[in-house]
Amino acid sequence: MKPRKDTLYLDLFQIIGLKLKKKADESIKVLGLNAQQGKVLDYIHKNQDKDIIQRDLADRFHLQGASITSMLQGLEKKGYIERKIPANNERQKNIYVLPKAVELIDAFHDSFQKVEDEIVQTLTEEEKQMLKGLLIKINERL
Amino acid sequence: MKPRKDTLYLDLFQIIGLKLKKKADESIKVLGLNAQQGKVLDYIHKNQDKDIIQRDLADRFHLQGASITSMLQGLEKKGYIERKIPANNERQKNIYVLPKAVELIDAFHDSFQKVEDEIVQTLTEEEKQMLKGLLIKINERL
DNA sequence: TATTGACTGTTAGATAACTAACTGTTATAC
DNA sequence: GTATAACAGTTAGTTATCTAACAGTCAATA
Repeated sequence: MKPRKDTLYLDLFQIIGLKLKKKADESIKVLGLNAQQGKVLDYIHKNQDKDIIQRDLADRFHLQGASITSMLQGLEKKGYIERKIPANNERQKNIYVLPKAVELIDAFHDSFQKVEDEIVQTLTEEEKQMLKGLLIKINERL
Repeated sequence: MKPRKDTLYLDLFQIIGLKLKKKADESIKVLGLNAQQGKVLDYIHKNQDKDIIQRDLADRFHLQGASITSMLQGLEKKGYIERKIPANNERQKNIYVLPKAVELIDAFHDSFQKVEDEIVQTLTEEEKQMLKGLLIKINERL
């Protein structure tokens, strides 16, 4: 067998990503949604004044348009959001959170914040800054 | 709206993880498999002499037993692996790669290595060492 | 040694993502 | 001004994961 380099960074990112997804899902499961749905509702709420359309969500969350359609149909059916076709462009749909979702936003934040804290719990302030810089740099180039 | 901390590390890990998954899948798509299947075949091949069972794969890849069952059924049907019940324990199944898979192992490595290199392409040697240490530390505590 | 609990793997059914093909709308170019 | 291209979203069908319930085997123990 020919000698091989390992793929340490790739493996670590995959495994950490998977663990974080599971933790995040677990921590907001009591609210009847998954982490992705929580993130999306939070994002829409935060940008309520910016006439968010589905395309924006697909870009922000790196998902395909079809995936966003499906997720939003679910959230709409459950009464968390509404979608309205704006007067100036009939191709688009603006997304708005409904009160039922707004009630949950604080709880989402608490849950996500707990996972966020877990990630860096053992790092010093200096290490955190270093990590932040490295992750941003890596993300920009991928 | 009450002031909120962001979840920078969580978001970055999620997005980087997703981007890496897409790149890895894309780069071995020509071989007719996805990145996860390639990783699994490589792992079995590397541990051919260690009587790997499905449980080991579930642990190594942080997947549920049912997911491993399903993946291996697919790989077996396509002729990449075989599964044999060992004489000493009828609960288990040992997994072996077949020649059709062995042929591809080098190509998997080239593909994964390309993604691996992309991750750290812009980092100095010192930054790489720092990143490695931080990721290992984070992974251990999650 | 017979029972019980733990372990290994499978099945069934759900979900969230994907791609490809499509409808309808808006913008661009000739 | 019309034809074409680009855009926004949807549908249909596929795939990989999950959980829960299950079957069979092995280990511990009373």
